[in-house]
Amino acid sequence: MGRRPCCAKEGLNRGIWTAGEDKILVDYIEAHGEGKWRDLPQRAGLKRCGKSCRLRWLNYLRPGIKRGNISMDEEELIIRLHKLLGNRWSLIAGRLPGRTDNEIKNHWNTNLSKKVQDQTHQNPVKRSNELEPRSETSKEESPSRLEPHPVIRTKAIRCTRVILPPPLMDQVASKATSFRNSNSETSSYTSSRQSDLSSHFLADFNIDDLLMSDEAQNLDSCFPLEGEKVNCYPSNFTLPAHDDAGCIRSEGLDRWRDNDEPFQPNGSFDFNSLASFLNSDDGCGLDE
DNA sequence: AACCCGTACAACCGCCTGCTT
DNA sequence: CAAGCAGGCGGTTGTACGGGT
Repeated sequence: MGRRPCCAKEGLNRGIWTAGEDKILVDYIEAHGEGKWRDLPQRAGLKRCGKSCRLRWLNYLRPGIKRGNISMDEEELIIRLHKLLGNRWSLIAGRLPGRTDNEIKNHWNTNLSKKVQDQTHQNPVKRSNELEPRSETSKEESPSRLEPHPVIRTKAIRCTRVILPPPLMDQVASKATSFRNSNSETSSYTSSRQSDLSSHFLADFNIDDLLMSDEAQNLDSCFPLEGEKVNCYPSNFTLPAHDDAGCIRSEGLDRWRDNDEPFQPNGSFDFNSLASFLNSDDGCGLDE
């Protein structure tokens, strides 16, 4: 018995998604929620494979997605997580708020694998805080280092296929913005502070020690995946309401959001809190 | 201006896993 | 318990773009 194809391939659109398709997908998921990907295209009126819809949503349209400009801190984290986890892109992505496995995988394949190879050849035993500063002429210089406020460059800027008239484009943009805001009220807060916080985080906390030591087993508890049960928090660290499996309930998230509380999952993680926590005595024994 | 080539990244494909029936 | 299904994952491909010649 052969595998049932995920969808009939005939008559389906392929390739780059148009803004109109994005809008249809966002509207549908906003109204009906995620899931039932196989049936979604038909119900939503999209001429796309269900898998394609899922990928588009998860990697690009989902609220809280950060696009482009992977910072040096994030790169270092990816490199170390890759050293630890291998090509487990989804696991690595789970530890980088707002990043997707596809983006990390692409970035690794195009940039980091070469960089790591170079570093290995140049200095096989170099530690993280001794990493070569990038050459000033390097084309891989992170824009976030050059500009006080990182400019997100996305593929969309290069998109030449947008066929929507301006009013509809505005509609799509505002829809996406409101959708993101409704799911992550703190996005404006984080966009300006994220790079600072992550820098402090990596400065305060030698992640190399974590990843290269036996304590790596603590990774899951100290770098919780979204929706994953967490068993170590700072003492001043309060979780929103969560269910028995440790998953945060939506009403709890709402309350958190409204109260502007420090923990902001999915793209708005408070690195300072975590850093100070990890330096504290409660910190999973990481600074031993 | 035209062509070539390398890079970046969006999207596709097939397999695997876990859940449901 | 087995079969079917949905969703997830990682590898790979396709394509747009920019720079060099």
